Amino acid sequence: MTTAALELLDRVGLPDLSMRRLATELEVQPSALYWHFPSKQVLLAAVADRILETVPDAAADVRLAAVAAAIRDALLAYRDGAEVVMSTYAMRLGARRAQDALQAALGDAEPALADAVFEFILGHATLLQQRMHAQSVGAAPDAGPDPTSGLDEVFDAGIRAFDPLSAARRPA
Amino acid sequence: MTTAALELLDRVGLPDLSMRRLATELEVQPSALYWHFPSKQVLLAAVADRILETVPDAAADVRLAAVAAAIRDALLAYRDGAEVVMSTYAMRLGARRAQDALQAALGDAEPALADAVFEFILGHATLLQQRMHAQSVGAAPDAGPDPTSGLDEVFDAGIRAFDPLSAARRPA
DNA sequence: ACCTGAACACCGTTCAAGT
DNA sequence: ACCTGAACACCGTTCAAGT
Repeated sequence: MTTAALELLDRVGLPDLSMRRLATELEVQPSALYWHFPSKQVLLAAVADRILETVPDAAADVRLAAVAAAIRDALLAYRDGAEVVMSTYAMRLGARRAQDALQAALGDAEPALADAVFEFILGHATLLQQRMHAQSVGAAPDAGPDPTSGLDEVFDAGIRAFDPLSAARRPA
Repeated sequence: MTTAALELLDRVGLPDLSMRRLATELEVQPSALYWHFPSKQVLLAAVADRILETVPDAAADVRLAAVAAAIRDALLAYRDGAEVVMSTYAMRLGARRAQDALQAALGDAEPALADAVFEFILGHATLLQQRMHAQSVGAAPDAGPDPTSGLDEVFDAGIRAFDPLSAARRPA
């Protein structure tokens, strides 16, 4: 059932992912969904876990850039994926794995940094998908030629700043 | 009218900020709002600009940490402020000012870095407000003692990583 | 110029009742 | 155990009509 929700999300986007529409998709009455999930929010949390499912488990010898890209790609693999993860982050059942993977890649750096990297990735992916949606709707007020150009540039610049191997960090 | 929306947002939160409720607040029929704004999304974009209004204009001699903190504080000043800015970022009328201020503080560093910092701040503030809301509702599944403890630690760690003055950057 | 009244096509959620 | 039917209290948006 989270599979159907995931597929519907990718097809219609988060604003149009309603319980009623999902029920129609499953050829069931809307109220039937509430036997399986207590609320839409819990349903979305399960969907968020599915989205982050593909990020590999924590490993010590992986570069930060690789882990960060894997998380970003997982978020971008479904329409509005980043926003779904973000909106259900409070009850992080599956976000922990992603953060553990980042922590492992950062090695002995302060733990707060892993959280900061995760927040950057989520912010980046959410804004990117936001722009994609805005462009598909049409109305670009000042009309930059391509909203997703410079995509990787910004992401790479961010990850480079976070990576302890790409710069000498100050001792204190 | 954006003032009333801003006040209502802060009182009831984004999920309960409806056009009908705002109309009631203004003692007007819901349809009256559509003479002033073509849609709820445009109304929210105007609210987002108001939220970022207080961040100071770009200045060359300001430390990154100061600008970043000013933007974060502006986002946190109203309930769900970060999410509002994020959801209307595509039509960035007021987000440009914030990004220009970051660019100025970063000096001659690559421009993509300013965007990355802004994305980090937005991600950080959104997740923080998400946790605040989840905690007020009650249900903390694994119950970390205080969801906002380590607030500044994560933020500071992120900004320190971005600040060219806090670490020697590699030449390439 | 600015607002009302009424309608249209939707929401999430609950709950008795069915099988 | 799993679903239906019907209801409750809402949404955003449009549009003729009023002043």
